[in-house]
Amino acid sequence: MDMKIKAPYDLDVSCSKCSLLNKCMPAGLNSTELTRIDSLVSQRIRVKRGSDLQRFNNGQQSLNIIRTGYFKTVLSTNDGRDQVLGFHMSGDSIGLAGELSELHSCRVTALEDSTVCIVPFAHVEAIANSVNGLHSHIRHLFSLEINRENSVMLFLGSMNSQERVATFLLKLSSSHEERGFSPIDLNLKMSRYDIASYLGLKHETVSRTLARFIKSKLINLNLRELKIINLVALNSLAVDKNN
Amino acid sequence: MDMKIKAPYDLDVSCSKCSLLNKCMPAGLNSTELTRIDSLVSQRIRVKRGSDLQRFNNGQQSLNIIRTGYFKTVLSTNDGRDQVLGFHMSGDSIGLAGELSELHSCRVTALEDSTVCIVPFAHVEAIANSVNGLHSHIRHLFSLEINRENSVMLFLGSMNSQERVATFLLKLSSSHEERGFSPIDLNLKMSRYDIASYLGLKHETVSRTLARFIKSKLINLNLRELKIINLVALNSLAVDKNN
DNA sequence: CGTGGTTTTGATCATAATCAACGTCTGTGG
DNA sequence: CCACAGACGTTGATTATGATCAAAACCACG
Repeated sequence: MDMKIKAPYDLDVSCSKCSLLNKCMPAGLNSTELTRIDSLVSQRIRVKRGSDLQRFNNGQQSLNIIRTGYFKTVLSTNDGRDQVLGFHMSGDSIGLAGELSELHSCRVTALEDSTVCIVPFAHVEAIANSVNGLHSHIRHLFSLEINRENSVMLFLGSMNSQERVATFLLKLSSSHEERGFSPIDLNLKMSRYDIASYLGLKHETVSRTLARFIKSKLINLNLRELKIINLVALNSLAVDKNN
Repeated sequence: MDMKIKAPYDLDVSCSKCSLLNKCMPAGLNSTELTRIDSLVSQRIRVKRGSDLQRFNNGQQSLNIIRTGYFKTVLSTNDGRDQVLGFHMSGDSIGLAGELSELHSCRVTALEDSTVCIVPFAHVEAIANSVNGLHSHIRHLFSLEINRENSVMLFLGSMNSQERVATFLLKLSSSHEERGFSPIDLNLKMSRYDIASYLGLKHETVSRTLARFIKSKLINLNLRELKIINLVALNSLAVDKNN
């Protein structure tokens, strides 16, 4: 493998020095707690674009946190139907429903070359009593995921195509902004098919809706380079700004 | 209040003697662990039909487990739109996304007179080290919820009305069966409007789809009394039997 | 009783799906 | 480095599905 040659990111980073620390771990840790935190990650792995994150590392349940890159989670049915459940980027936890996922075959696929930190829950429990708020932070991560899915159900259940696409773009914009990227210039990592599946639409409909947005001068779009021109108008198309 | 007069169910039950024990708590507890378990529930409360479960008991985060009764969870948007996220019955945990729900205003409404056990997470953490598998059980509860929502996204995102209603009935049937009720004779606790919102349809469409099922001799229906006549055929309409 | 919410059914309409064709990228292998 | 195959993306024409509008019957509860 080309692990040493091409390595675009250093995998030998400790949590206490990681820029994502405040997103992964509880806030306000003291120095003693910080050193304990460094024992949480059992390994950091690379996932190439197009390949799936392999969970169930030697049978132990673990939290997977994206260090760099971009993923989609996909639920596949017996009869070959796929449903994209979400898109995830740096700092996001993925596979929280992993325990049962062998039945449901929920895949986690990298949309670009990525790196992931593996935190076995056994490690969490080992230090939880000496790190203030660690347990409640883990619960918070689960909570975030459930809330995220709730808002997906909202647009799947009750929005028209225009509202869905507008909502999607706005969410993308704010998650980019949260990570210090431009909320205006978005580089879409996912295909129109992925977006369509996520939004419960067909890819032609996504394409047409984006075309309408271009015509109305809400966005500019060149393949996967998207620029939001009129954020206010886009916001007024999306139904609920808090979800 | 009529707490003492009408009380249909005894609220003074300890977990160790509760019939839902195996659903709420990890399996295979020894007698020492069982006695510890009894300290978990801080209170058991009644919720009248039509009223909402009040969470955030004096600010502490807690797990809410349905002892008896029936609930729906509903996400309300700023602009007055409602989305039913799920239906829940005895043994189910609700409000796992509670931490953030003040923002998202996710209501938990009783569809019949119900009772709920409140388990503060602080109590869980206090005894977790002396009860084998308690932490991983709590994670399992969150996992179950995420998996449940995943399968909702599946039908919201990729099924037609017939598949949605068939899937809904089958899920209802199996959750009744799990609890020792007839999987054939179902007493619907929710309105057509609730079902429609849950399935991402309009209530007229639900009504019509059920009418089609009656005509095809898949079910019998009288208001909210539903009898499944042809489970096999219903199964073949539902897309994915495992989700 | 009677009022308001629920459920059903009918007629019509609108939206997004489907079918189809074509253009365009991208990554691979020669 | 180019050619090519296959995936991706766009646009048009038509259709189908479920939404919408409307009305009536029914039940439930005060």
